Amino acid sequence: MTTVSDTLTRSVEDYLKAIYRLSGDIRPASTSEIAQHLALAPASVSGMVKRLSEQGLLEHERYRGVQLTPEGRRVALRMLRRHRLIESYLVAHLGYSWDTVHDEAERLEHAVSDDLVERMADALGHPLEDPHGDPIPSPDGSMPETAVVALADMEPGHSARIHRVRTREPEFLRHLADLGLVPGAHVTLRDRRPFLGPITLETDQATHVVGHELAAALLCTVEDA
Amino acid sequence: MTTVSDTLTRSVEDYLKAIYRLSGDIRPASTSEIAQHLALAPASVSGMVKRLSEQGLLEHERYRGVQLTPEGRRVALRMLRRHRLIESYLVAHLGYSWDTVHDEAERLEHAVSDDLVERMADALGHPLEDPHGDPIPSPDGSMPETAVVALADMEPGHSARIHRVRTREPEFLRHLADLGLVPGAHVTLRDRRPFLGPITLETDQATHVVGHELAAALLCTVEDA
DNA sequence: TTGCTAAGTTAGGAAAGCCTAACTTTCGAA
DNA sequence: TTCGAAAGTTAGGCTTTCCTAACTTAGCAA
Repeated sequence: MTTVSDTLTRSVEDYLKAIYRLSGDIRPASTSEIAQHLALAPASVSGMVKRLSEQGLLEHERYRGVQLTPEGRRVALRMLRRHRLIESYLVAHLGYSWDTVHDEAERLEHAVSDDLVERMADALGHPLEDPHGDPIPSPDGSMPETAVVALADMEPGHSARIHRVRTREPEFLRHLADLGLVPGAHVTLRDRRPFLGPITLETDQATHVVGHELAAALLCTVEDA
Repeated sequence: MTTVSDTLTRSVEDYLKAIYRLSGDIRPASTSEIAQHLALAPASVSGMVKRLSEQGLLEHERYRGVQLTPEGRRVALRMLRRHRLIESYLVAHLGYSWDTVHDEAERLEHAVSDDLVERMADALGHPLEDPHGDPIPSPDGSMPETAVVALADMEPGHSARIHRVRTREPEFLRHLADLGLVPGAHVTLRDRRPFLGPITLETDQATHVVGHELAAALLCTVEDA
């Protein structure tokens, strides 16, 4: 049995993954969004979108944006599974830190076989999330999504556990790790200044005053009122 | 500092690696050999050879074949190091068998970073040879070559240790493993029939009669007369 | 020495992916 | 309601890497 995914190029895989991240199963993704995400000219995206629509991987309404077809979504989720398992493996077995795995995984995800990905999953004990807390799609394409709230949107006095961080920037990730703000960490919101002002939070180790942007990148599961 | 190797494509890396394997530092490699090795048309090779010569990676004498420049050799050895360390890692840490690692490594060698390769080398304890007994070039490009003789060229009565196997065919490799004919195994040549006839050999476990071609693929270090 | 064959090269072309420049559509503000 | 900016598309071009077909060279055999 031959599926579309046997013959996809690196570029195509990147387009589909980008569109999945941007449209998130709901709204369509715009040409310029995709171009920005992939650092390409919008004209290049128009051309590729046309090809991928003809191949049945995308639904395209002219001047209105694109959405993935079920086949396109399958490919995107497969890439996401690869990416996140590779990141997990590099951190768990090859001593990478969470701020350096992204670029490596970005290249490897196009080169590994399904077999290798599953062997890595075995070696890891089939984790549900990667080191950043991002959910790892299962081989059949289901995603274990957890209901989360940005720390920046919580009310002072409430406690939560950090579940996921919304950044890939190495500097930012290193800073978060320095403060102990990693998935699994327990935090209590102490104070939140208005107009996106500084936020005071308390971990099990220390109290920190952080910027709003930082707190917005921390997605948490609320623990108590 | 920027070196040529930062901007090489998959294709270029494959050409240089193929030329290294074919010309082996000594004689030039011919266009048709390279074409055959890479499964390409000779005309395609002519074109690429021209480009790589202009880039200073190859020395080309028209109608006479090509040889690597020092820079080209550096790249080829880097790819060989990657390939063999990846194979070693997959076997040692991810449960691959020696007959299935080649294709996986063939893709991964173009995608891994130098950093990842060195981490794999660390995890493996810096092996000198891969699972097939092929020497792993050091990062600076030196090769730990061992003097070997094909089992098929040895005289009956002599003993040897298998050091290296000269095949990548999965079927062939599985057969060798079934017979216990793997690097490190001890064998004694009992009989050798003329005209490339069958060869009788004895391992520590059993006696086998094998074809000449098989014995020619087993490169050994002689142990005693 | 000639002349044939095998090997190598050149010419011309296709597909993938990218670009810039020019044109078209959408949509909100006046 | 119109009209202009922003977004999207088309046209045309470039590079890489491959192909086939046609031509050239090398080298051996008669």
